[in-house]
Amino acid sequence: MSQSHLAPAVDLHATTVDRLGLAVCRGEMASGSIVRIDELEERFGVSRSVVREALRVLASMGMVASRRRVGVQVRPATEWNLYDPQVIRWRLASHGRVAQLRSLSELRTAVEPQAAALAATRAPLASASELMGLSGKLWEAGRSGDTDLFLRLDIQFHRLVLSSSGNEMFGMLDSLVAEVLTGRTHYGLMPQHPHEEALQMHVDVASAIQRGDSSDAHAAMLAIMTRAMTEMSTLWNEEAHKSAS
Amino acid sequence: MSQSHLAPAVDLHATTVDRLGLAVCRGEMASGSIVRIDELEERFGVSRSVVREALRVLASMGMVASRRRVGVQVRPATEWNLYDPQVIRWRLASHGRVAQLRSLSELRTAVEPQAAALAATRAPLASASELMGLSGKLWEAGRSGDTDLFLRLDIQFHRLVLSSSGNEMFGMLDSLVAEVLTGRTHYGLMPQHPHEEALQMHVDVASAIQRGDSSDAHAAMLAIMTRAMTEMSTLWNEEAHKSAS
DNA sequence: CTAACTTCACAGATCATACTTTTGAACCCC
DNA sequence: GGGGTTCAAAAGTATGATCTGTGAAGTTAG
Repeated sequence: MSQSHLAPAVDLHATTVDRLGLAVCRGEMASGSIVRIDELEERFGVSRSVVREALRVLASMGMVASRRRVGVQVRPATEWNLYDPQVIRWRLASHGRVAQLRSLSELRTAVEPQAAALAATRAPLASASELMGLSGKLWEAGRSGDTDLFLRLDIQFHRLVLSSSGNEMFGMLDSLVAEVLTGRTHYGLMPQHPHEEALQMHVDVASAIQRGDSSDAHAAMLAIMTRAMTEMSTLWNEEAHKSAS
Repeated sequence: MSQSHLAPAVDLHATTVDRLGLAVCRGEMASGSIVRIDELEERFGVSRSVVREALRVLASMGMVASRRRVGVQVRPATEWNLYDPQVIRWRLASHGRVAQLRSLSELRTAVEPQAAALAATRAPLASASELMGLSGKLWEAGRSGDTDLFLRLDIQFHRLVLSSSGNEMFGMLDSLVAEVLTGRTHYGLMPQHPHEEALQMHVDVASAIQRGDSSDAHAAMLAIMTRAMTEMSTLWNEEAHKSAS
């Protein structure tokens, strides 16, 4: 009955990777700056092994590099592997959230219409009809104003389109899409009641995929992306204002 | 003068990561199979530290997972981070090269036209004119039949379009594109003298970007992608034949 | 015989320490 | 001042010791 009384029994490695990665993304450890391993041991209160294993992981993400006799150097952001889910999460939890959200949205605009088009060719019948079902529920949630449910269904919908494309590279972007959808909802960029057209577009995508019409699927998904970009453009502009040089 | 006479002074960590990653990608360690750390120590002839640090890296790529009392388990390919440059390289060095090449090409088809469109809006003048220069050299190399030079210029061209898009996510895909271009050349999928139209399309992309015409840039790049996909389709078909179930 | 509970040993996780290797930088000599 | 030598700092590698979950075998109760 006593599996844990107080000690959270946290995973030291995972925790350390997370703290380090976040510190780097947040700029608490500036690009180019150098730290020694024993500093990090002390800073995080863990042993050398844990620090080293964490550093190896960060290094494989291109975030740090270590050289003998020198120490561990933080690498510039241009070297980071931005497609690593952890890196995405850290960056969304740092300043530059907005720029990140914009980049990710532009990527979605490129990828999702193409994924929809492929899905129209390759999606198994079961997936296609599940998509139809989801788009129906999505409509319902949109009309009733249940934003929480809407978000969950929206994520599920896009995830299914991506995986139905039959392309592993597209399918892998589901976590990225989930982050964007969650992010924009969290930033209050979604109206309480999504516009009727937006809801209709999801139905259109599902329907086009079901009847195997690549071209329509592509067009409908592109319309969704374009609308989403427009809705978020207010955010870009605000940001551009703030950092107007 | 004597920085190294014989000892390659290889990096044990990098070597071990590479050997392990390749072994997993090649299926030498089947998905779901389990190994103990001390087995790997012996197999690779390195110490626990090295094996553990390597495993942490592989784990962060989703390729393995380790559990107490059990060992290290190879995770299914669906969990791997396919956008990690190392994973891409390992997979291209394994069976499934062709499927990989196809996935990557589909991704290119989605991304590059969009990148070209953005570049038309955002590319600095210098980059645009450099693109024009590259497309000119590309034409020349194509006409003269210098496939090696052509490949290098082609990579440079597409890399510059991606980076000129001003989107960090697109820019990061340059290594991926380089792999595809190199791969298809290596597989003899490129004619000695690229078709005149293909060369012209590159000029069209550069020209559209220079005059800021997003729509034309998108269309021209899409045409390049479509043509490339067609040229490679023979490869897909061969493969489909071989593994016809 | 099944189900729940206990025990126990295994293998990873963490820590500590010793030793090796690279290499930046100080030092020295001409 | 240029070039070579020495030195020590810090990462890399190896290994033993200990801690901690946890699967499985063994045990008991129903």
